[in-house]
Amino acid sequence: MKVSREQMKANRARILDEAGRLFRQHGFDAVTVSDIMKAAGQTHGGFYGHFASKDELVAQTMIHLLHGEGSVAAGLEAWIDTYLSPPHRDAPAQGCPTASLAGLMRGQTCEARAAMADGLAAQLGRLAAALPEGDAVARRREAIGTWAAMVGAVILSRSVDDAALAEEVLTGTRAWIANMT
Amino acid sequence: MKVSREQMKANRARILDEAGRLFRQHGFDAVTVSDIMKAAGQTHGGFYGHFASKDELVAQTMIHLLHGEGSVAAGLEAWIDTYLSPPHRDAPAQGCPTASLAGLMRGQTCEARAAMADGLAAQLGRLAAALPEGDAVARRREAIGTWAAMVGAVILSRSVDDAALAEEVLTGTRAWIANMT
DNA sequence: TGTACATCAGTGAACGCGCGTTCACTGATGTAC
DNA sequence: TGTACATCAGTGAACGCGCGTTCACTGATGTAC
Repeated sequence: MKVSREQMKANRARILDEAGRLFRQHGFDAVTVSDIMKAAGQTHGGFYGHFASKDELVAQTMIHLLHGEGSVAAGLEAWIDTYLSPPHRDAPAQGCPTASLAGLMRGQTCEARAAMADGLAAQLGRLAAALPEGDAVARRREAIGTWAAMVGAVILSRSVDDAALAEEVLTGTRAWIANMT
Repeated sequence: MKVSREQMKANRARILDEAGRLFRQHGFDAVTVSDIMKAAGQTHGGFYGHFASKDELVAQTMIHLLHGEGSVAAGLEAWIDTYLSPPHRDAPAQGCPTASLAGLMRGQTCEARAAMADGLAAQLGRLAAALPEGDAVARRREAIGTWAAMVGAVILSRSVDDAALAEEVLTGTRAWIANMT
């Protein structure tokens, strides 16, 4: 049954939202087109009215996720502390797309990898702008090192089956970054 | 046709070697049991004489890879520079298993995640021991922050389709770490 | 404004494919005498 | 040491399953008059 153009746009947006959530939680391969369409309240056949393939959905989801990525609005230190916290580590579905998906970009399409590049460039720009001191070169360098450590710490923390070690990686990285700035 | 016990051990070791290489290059899901057995010079049916399942192979491969992980023998600075270099970024199949596989551990078995935890603990111990100065607490913290930044930088560098940005992430992280120590 | 009808978003059964896994078979190994 | 035979590592066809994708169909939408 046909739906209104407005409803169709809303349905497409819903698919992207649910894909963003499920891909962050389980990864691209572990989530099927049917899973996403079911989560979006539709049947799997309708998917191809919105996207040409699952690969195209992956690329569009990357753009969708990285476009809405968090600014450092609440203040730099508070933002870093929230990022390197157990709640963020334990909620990948609502968390930073880079921490969830950067490790899965090899073997993805050029479009998806290009979206990741745009997102990374934008994030480094935001972070460098939020840093309190130093000239442009030093701030850029600090933004890169800090962001690499933050993303690396969350990925490592999520990768192990040892709560104490996972906790220590977050705390240690937080302390080390604080020590640098 | 039956082979000697010695040959069978060698065949099993070959499977683990090839699995380690292929998993690091393409990820767990993108490599099939047949791919691995073909690379190891055997047919796929023989796989189950060595391992109960693909999941068990993943866990055994993690143990195999992380057990042989590099010491910081050549000197700390040289080791960090090699790690954060384009050749290492471009050769995941022979490179650091943590950088290739940490982002893929969610959804893996407890055994595989436990192997990752052991490998991470050992690596942090080696790195802390190799650091030149500071008390035990400061060295531990520095080891964690440095390792998170190194792993994060290689993952980010591999995730983007933009050679200049990928290069800058490595260079920036190298400079940032050197600035800290 | 009201009616007739072409359009097309969504449905759900069906398709081909490749995956992980099984199994009857083969023939070299290694043990018993 | 030499022979007879039970063992069992590796082979490759076959299995069931779930995936991404297709397609004939449905019925609400939105346009032409």
